[in-house]
Amino acid sequence: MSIYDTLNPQQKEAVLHTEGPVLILAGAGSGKTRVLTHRIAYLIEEKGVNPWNIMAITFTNKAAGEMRERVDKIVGFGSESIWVSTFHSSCVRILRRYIDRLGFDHNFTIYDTDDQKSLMKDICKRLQIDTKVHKERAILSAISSAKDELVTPEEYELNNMSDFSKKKIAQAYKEYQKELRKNNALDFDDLIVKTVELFQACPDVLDYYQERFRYIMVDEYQDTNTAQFKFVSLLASKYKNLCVVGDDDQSIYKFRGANIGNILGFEKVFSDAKVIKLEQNYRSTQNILNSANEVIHNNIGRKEKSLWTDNEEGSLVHYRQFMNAYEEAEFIAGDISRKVREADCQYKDCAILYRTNAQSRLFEEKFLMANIPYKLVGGVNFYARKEIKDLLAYLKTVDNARDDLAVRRIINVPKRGIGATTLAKVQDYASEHDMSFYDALKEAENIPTLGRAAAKIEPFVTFVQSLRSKTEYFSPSELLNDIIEETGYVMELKAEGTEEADARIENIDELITKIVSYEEENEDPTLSGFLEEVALIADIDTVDGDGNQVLLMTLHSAKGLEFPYVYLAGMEDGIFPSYMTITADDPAELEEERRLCYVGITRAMKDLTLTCAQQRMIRGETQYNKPSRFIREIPRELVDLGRDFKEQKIKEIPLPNTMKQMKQAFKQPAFIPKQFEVKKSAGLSYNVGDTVKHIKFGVGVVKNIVEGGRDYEVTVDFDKSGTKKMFASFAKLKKVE
DNA sequence: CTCCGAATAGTTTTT
DNA sequence: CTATTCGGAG
Repeated sequence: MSIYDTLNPQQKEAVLHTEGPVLILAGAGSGKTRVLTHRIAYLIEEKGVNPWNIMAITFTNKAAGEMRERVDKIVGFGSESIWVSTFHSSCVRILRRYIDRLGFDHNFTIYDTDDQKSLMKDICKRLQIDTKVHKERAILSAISSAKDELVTPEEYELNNMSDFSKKKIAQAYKEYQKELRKNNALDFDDLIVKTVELFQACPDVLDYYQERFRYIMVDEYQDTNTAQFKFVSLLASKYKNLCVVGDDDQSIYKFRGANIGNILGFEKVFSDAKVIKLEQNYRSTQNILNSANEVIHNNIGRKEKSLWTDNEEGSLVHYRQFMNAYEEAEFIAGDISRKVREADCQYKDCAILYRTNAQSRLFEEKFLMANIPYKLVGGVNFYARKEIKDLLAYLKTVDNARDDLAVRRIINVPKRGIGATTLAKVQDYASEHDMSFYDALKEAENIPTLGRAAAKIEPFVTFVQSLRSKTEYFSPSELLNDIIEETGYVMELKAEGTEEADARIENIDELITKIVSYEEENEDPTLSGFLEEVALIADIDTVDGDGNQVLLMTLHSAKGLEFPYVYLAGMEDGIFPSYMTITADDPAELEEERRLCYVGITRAMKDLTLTCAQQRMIRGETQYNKPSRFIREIPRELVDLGRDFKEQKIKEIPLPNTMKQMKQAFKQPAFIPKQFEVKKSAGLSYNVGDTVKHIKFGVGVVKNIVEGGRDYEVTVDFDKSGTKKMFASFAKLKKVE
C-alpha cells in the first residue's frame, strides 16, 4: 500500500493530475495541505521530477515552514531544494539577483508601513499637499491599491485626469516612486510589482525562471491579487503546470487587493484547467460544520458547494451573552481554566479569535490574573517597536548607503544635538547637488549654512564609516553589539530604570538572540539577508506549537490554523460585522465579513463558543451592541444557550485565589443602564421544558425562548389560559419545582 | 535644540 | 482610552 492510498478519491485525483493547470476548490479542513504535500512527493518519487523544478507558494512563512517540514517527512531527500516560500520572499530572492536590470542596487532596503508613512509625510510637505485633506494613510492606501492592480504612476495619472484629488494622489505616487528609487528601497507591494516588471522587461530572466519552476503550486489562492496572479501566470506560461488551491468562501483579504476573480475566473484564463472539489471535511464536528455551512449560505456571490463530514455530531455550539466585555473575558478565562483543570484539554488546544486587535487587551488582563499562559499574535509588531527600529536603522544605514530614511532616523539617536533645522539645511544641500542625504553629511564642513552644527555631524559620520569598514570582518551580530556598545543605547535605558525601559532592554536582548539564530541557521549570513528576513516576518510566523499556551489573535491571523477549542469573542453587530461594513452601502463588504465568520467557525475542531457583550468600551466610550447578525444565522437547534443551570455548575467549582480576586475586582460594573437592569439581575432562571408560574396566567410549561434585542421572548403553554408569548423582564415568571 | 504637557485625532482586517 | 502631534518654556 502506498501513501497515496490514504487519500480520498478527490484528493487522489488532485495528487495524480500533475500536468497542466489544475484548480482545487478546497473547503475548510478538507486536507488541502495534505494534498499539496503528497502532490510534491508524487512529482518527485513517481514522476521523477527534479525537486529543484518545483515551487510552492504559501501565504505566510509559517505555512511555508510547515509545508517543507511535512514534505521532508514523506520525501526521502531533495526536499531542501524545492522552493517553498511566500510571494514576497520569492520575489525578494529573485530581485536580489536581477534587480540591477531595473536600475536598483542588489542590497535594496524594504520599507515597512512606518517607513512609507514618514516618506509620504515628507513628500506631502514638499508637494504642498494638505494632509488634513489628503491623509498620508489614504494616499498610501490608494497607491497600494494601484500597485496591487499593476497600475503605474503614469497610468494612474492618465486614468484620473478629471478628478482633482486623484490627480494629487497621482503626483504623490510619482514622487513616492522616485524617492524610493533614490533611496534604493522598495515597499511591500513593489516586491511583487518590480518582479513582474523585471519579467516583462527581461525575457531572458523570465525564461530562466520558467525553466526552473516547471511545477508551480499556489496555496490560499483566493487571496492573491492581480499582481501576484500576473507573477504566477508569467512563470507558468511556458509549461502550464500550475496548480492552485483555494476556497472562495475563505477569501477575506479583498481590502488588501485580493481579487476573487482570480479563483472564479481561473477556468477562463486557463481554458483546459482541471477543476477538482474537495468537500469532505476532516476537521470539525457535524454541529460546527453545519453552523458554518448555514452561515455562509447567506452569501450570494459564491460557488455553491456542500461540505460534509464523517466526524461525530459533537457538542452544540455554545453561545453566551454578557453584560460587558469584562464579564466576557472573565467567562472565557474561567472556562479555559476549568477545562484544563478537569483535564479536558491543554492550554494550547484553545484559541480566542476576535475581529480587531484592540479586543485582545481585556483577555490579556484576565489571563494574567488567572495565571493562564497565553500568546498574543499580532498587535504591535515586534520589529515595529521604537528601540528595535532604531537599532535596525543603524544596520540599514550601514548596509544601504542610500537609505536616507534610516540615516535620518538615527542621526539624533542618541541625542547628538542635531535638530530639525540642521537636517533641513543638509537636505537642501543634498537636493541641490543631487546627492544622497548621507553623502551630504560627509561633506558637512562644505555646507556654509550649517555653521557650528557641522561639528556635531562629524562624529556621527566617523562612527558610521567605522561601522561600514567593519562589515568586512564582523558578523551582523557583532556589528549590532558594537552599535549598542558605542551608542550607549542600552546603558541609557538602564539609567532610566523604569519598567518601560526594562521592557525595551528585554526587546533588544531578543533582537540579539534573533540575529544570532539567523547566523546559525544560514550558511552565508549577511546583513542584507537578516534585514530582509526581519522585514518580511509576519506576526503569525513567530507562533510555534511548542509552548503550551492559549493563543489570542484576530480572525484574519487565524486563517489556515485549527484548534480543538475555539472562542469567537465580541460577536456583536458593530464589532463583527464591523460598523464600517454595516453602514457601507456595498453588500459585498458584509459578505466578506460573513466569510470571515465562516473562517472563524471552521477553525474549531471539537468545540466552539461564541460570546458577546451588551456594552463595551470603545475608544473611551461605552457602546451598546446587539448580538451579531451572524449568530442568528446559526440554526437554533445547533446552539446551546447555556442558561442558569450550566452557569451555576461553573460557579460551584472552587475557584483559585487569583480568580476570586479578579471576580471581586470586576463584580460591580461602574454603571448599569436601566433597560438592562432587569435582565441582568433576573437572568433567566428557567429553560425550555421547565414548568413556570405567572402571576396572572398561573402554571404552564416553557415552549420556547427567543433572544430579542434586549430581552427574551418566552413562549409558555399555560394550563388554563393557553399559549402566550411574553417578554421575560415583564412576565416575571417563576420556576416551579 | 530639547523637553514636557496639552490638545487632538483615530481603529477593521496585513504580507 | 491611547498614540501621536503641536506649541511653548527653558
